Amino acid sequence: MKINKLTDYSIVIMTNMVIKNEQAMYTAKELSDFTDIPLPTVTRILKMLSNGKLLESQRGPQGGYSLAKNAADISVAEVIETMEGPIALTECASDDCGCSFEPSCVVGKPWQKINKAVNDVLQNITLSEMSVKDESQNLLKLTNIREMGL
Amino acid sequence: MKINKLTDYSIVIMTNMVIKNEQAMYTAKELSDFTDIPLPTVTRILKMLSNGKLLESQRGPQGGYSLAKNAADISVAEVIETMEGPIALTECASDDCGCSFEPSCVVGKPWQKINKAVNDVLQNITLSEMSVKDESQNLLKLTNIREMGL
DNA sequence: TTTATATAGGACTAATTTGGTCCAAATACT
DNA sequence: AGTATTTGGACCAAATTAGTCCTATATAAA
Repeated sequence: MKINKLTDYSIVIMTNMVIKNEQAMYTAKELSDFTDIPLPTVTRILKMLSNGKLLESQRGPQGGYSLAKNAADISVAEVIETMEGPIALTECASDDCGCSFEPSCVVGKPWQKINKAVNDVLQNITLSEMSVKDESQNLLKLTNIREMGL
Repeated sequence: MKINKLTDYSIVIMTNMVIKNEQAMYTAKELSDFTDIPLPTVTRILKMLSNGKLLESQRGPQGGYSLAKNAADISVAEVIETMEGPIALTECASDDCGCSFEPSCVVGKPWQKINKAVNDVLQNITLSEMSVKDESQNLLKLTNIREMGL
């Protein structure tokens, strides 16, 4: 029931980029200095985020990484999915369970509901919102959740 | 971003108890047969749930485990917390982060919001609801979530 | 064109977590 | 009291995850 450490780091790193300058390009070294996360780990994370099209990369001198789109358009859910695959609290949360317990399984559908609810929560907070210091501005927008038909 | 296998099993086991007979007592062996989960693993889980006061245990012949309260009063969140501790997607989700990155940490508060939202979703579905086969009855009650002030 | 700088990709190791097994303690029935 | 049955707790094995390192590739500037 925890996200991976690397995923956690990812959000810290990207939030730092947003706060400093949303459009700038940063080297792995710089981001390591900003966040106090060891350089080798930072490079590993940046590669994954770059492969997942959340960051754009530029090789060579003056190179580095930059956000692939506006912070307001990157959800926490996207980051999690990029780092660790589809968000599914249990195997049964996907539509076709297919696990070995299927014949006697009695909890498939409810898990799918729960999962959808959790997913929507994570989809409705963006990196912009993660980087707002002022508490009062930092409300989760649950409008969509209220309409999600559960 | 997944719950433990043992936690998953826990819910399957308890849901089975609810479906068969909410008030009956079951031996570990019986529950293993019902669920196809290996006996040693079932006993381990039952012990944890018993320690967590979600089940009551009775030793000796004719002994076994039974639900400690009504299925309608046991939430999925309770089961998860019993099996794997407080629900916290990240370390920073608790009030006093205290991690080594604190000085440069920029994402504390938003995580707490996210975590609260996820928590409330899980708190609002009970074992009764997990054990309802009829889809139409199986609605997550979001009333409380709507009022949780996010 | 050469050189310095930066990412890309992959393999490898260490650490943590998780899952599963086993043996000892307790209890009710005979 | 003895014995079969069942829980309780300690222990070990396996899998996952985190972190490191090395080589290759690209690019801008001297």
